[in-house]
Amino acid sequence: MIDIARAAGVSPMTVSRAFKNAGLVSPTARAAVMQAADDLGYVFDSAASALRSQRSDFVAVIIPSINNANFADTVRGLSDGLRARGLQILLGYTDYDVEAEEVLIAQLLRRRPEAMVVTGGTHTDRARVMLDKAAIPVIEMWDLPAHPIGHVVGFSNAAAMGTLVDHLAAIGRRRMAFIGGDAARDTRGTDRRRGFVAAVRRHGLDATRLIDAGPPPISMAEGAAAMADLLERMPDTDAVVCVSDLSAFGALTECQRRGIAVPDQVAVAGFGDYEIAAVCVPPLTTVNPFPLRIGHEAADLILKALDDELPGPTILRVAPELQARASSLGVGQDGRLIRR
Amino acid sequence: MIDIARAAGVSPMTVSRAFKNAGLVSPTARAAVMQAADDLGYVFDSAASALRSQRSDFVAVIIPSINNANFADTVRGLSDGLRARGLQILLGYTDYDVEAEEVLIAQLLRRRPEAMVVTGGTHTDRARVMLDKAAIPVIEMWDLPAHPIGHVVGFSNAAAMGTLVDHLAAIGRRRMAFIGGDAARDTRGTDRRRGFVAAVRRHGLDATRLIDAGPPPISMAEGAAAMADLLERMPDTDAVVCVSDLSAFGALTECQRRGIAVPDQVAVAGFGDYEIAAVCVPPLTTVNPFPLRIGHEAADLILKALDDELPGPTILRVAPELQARASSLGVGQDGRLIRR
DNA sequence: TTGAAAGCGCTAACAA
DNA sequence: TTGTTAGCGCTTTCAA
Repeated sequence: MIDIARAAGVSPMTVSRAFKNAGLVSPTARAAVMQAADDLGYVFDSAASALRSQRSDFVAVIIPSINNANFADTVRGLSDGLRARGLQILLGYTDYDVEAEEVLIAQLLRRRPEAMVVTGGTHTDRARVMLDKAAIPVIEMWDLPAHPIGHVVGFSNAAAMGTLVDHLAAIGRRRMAFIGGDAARDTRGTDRRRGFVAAVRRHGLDATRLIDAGPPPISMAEGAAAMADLLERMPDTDAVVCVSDLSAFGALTECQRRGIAVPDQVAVAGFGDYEIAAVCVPPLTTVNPFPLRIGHEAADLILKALDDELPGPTILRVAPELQARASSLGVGQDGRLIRR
Repeated sequence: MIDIARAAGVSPMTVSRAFKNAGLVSPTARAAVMQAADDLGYVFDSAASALRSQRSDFVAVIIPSINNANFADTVRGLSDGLRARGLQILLGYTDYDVEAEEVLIAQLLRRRPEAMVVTGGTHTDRARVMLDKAAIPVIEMWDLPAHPIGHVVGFSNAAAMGTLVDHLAAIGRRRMAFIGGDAARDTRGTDRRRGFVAAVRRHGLDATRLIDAGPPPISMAEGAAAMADLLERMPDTDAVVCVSDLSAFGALTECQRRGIAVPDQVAVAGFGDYEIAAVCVPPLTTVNPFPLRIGHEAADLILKALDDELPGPTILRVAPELQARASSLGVGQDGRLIRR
C-alpha cells in the first residue's frame, strides 16, 4: 500500500480509503490510486484489514453435507443475501456428526466470523459454550430448537411430517410405514420419524412399521433396499413415508422393479421437494421446506443483527408446504389426480 | 495471548508455540498454556497469525455450481486431502459464468490463499493475469486445457463422449441425438457436444441431431422438455446422449410418460455417473469421471506443490470410465444385459 | 479531503 | 526449551 501511495503521490491512508470506496476520497486521488494499483498489480490484503479493523467479513456456515441439493440451495440463499454487503461465506460440513460440528465450530471461530449459521438445534455442550462466548450472532436453521442458542430460521420437522400423514390418511391409507435413518444421528430425520409416529397414532393407526435404513444420509440405493425389506416383511403396507425424497425415489424404483403399482398398491412420499420429486414417474408426493428461502431469511437476519436492529432472539418460521402428487393420489384417464 | 502467557507463567512466544503444536514446547509449559487458554476462553486468532506468518492456511476452490453432486464430491476429496495439513477450503461458485469467475478470483486472492483450484480451462484474460501474478500453485480440474495456467487434474470431455458414442454404435444405434446446453457458456458441455459430433461422424453417421436445451446447467425438467422436442421433430432417433445424467434422467422420464420403450425404441445415455443413474429404472448408461478422485488428486498436487516437490507444471489424467447399463443395452429374461 | 502516528495479535529471527 | 524484539499490512484516531 505504501508503494501504491508513493506511485499515486498520496499517503497510504488515502489508498486505504480509496479501496474502501466510501465517498471520502476525491475523484482525482481515487483515480490515481486505482491506476497505480493496476500498474503495480497490487492485491488488497484482507487479512491485514481484518486484523486492524476487527472485521473479517466472513460469515461461517455449517451444514450437514455439501452433497445435498437442499442445503446447497440454502447456502445459495445465504450467499446471495450476504454478498451485497461484502460478506463472504466460510463453509463447513459435519457429515451429520455433532462431534465433527464441534471441531468445525472451534476451527471456524479462529477466523473471527462476524456471524455463525448452524444447521439444527442439536449441538455438544462445548459447542454451545463456544458459540455463547463468541459473542457473535448465531443462527440455527432447518429446525425449531427447544432451547435456541440465538436466532432461528426454520420449521418443525415433526409437524411437517404430520401434514404428510394427514394427507395419506385423508386419501384412505391405513397401513403406513416409515423409512429413515439411524435415530441417534440425524436429528431432523429423527424428528420426522417422531412426527410420523405421533400423527399415525393420532389417526388411530398402527405406528410400528418403522424401517431403519442405517446412518444418515439415506441414499437412493439405501431407500430401495429399505423398501425391499419392508415389502418382504410387511407386504400389506399401503403407504410409505421416507425421510427424504432421495430415499423415496429409491423406494419408488424398487416398487417398479418388483412390479408393484404406485400408488394403487402402495403410496410413496418423501420430504424435501428435490427436483427429482417433480420429474420422476409417477411424481412424488413430498413436503417443500423452501431451502432457498431459509437461506435468504437467515442472511436478512444476519444483516439486521450486525446492524443491531434485532431487539432480541428472533424465531422465524418458514412454513413447509405439502406437495401432493401422483405417487400418493393416482392419476385418472383424463390426467387429473384421483383419490384411491 | 499476552493474557494467556501471564496466566500460564510463560512468555507469549511459548503460548504461540504451544498452539502450533510443534514439539518445541515442554509438556509442562504446554499443559499450563492449554489450561490457561481454556480457563480464559481464549480463541486463537488466525487472521493475526496469517498476517505475520504470511500463511493463510486457505486454499481457494472455484466450482461452477454448489448444487451439483459431482462437484460436491470433488470438493469433499479436496477437503479431505487438505484437512490433514490444516488447510481450509475457501469455496466459490460461478454459476457457469467466466465473468463471475473473474470477480470471484479477484475476491478470493485478497484472502491470500496458498493455492487456487479452478474448474475447466476457460477463463478471462484478466483472470489468467491475476492467477499468474498471484504466484501460488494453480490447478485447473475437470478438463485438459490446451493452454494450462499451472497444474491440471482432469480428462478430455470430448474423448469421454467419444467412448459413449462408440458404445452406442457398437450396439447398433445409427440415429443418435445430443441434448445439451447453450454452446457459448458451459465449456465442458460444449466439449462433450463437440466430442459427440466428431465421434458420430467418425462412424459415418448423421451428426445433426443436436438439441439446444438452453443455458447450463440443464435440469432434469429441461432434459425432459428437450426430449419431448426431439421426439416431435426426429421421431426416428434411436439413441440420445445427454450432457449430464440429470438431463438424461429427465429424458428417460419423458419417454416413460409417452410410452416409448427404453432402450428398445430409443437408448438413453448421460454423463457423470450420478447416483440416480444406477438407481433409476432402467439404470442409465453413462460415463464416470471419478469426481472424488479428482478432488483427492488435486489435494495431493497442492500439498506437493507447497512442498516444492513438483518440478514443473503437472498434467494428471484421471481416465473416465464407461458405465454401460440397461438404458442402452436392454435386459433379458435372465436379468443379463443384451444387445439390440 | 488528506495525512501522521500508533497498534490490531500474532510469529520470524535471533539470542540465551 | 524459552524469551526478546520487531514488524506483517492494514485502519483507527486524531489533527490539519
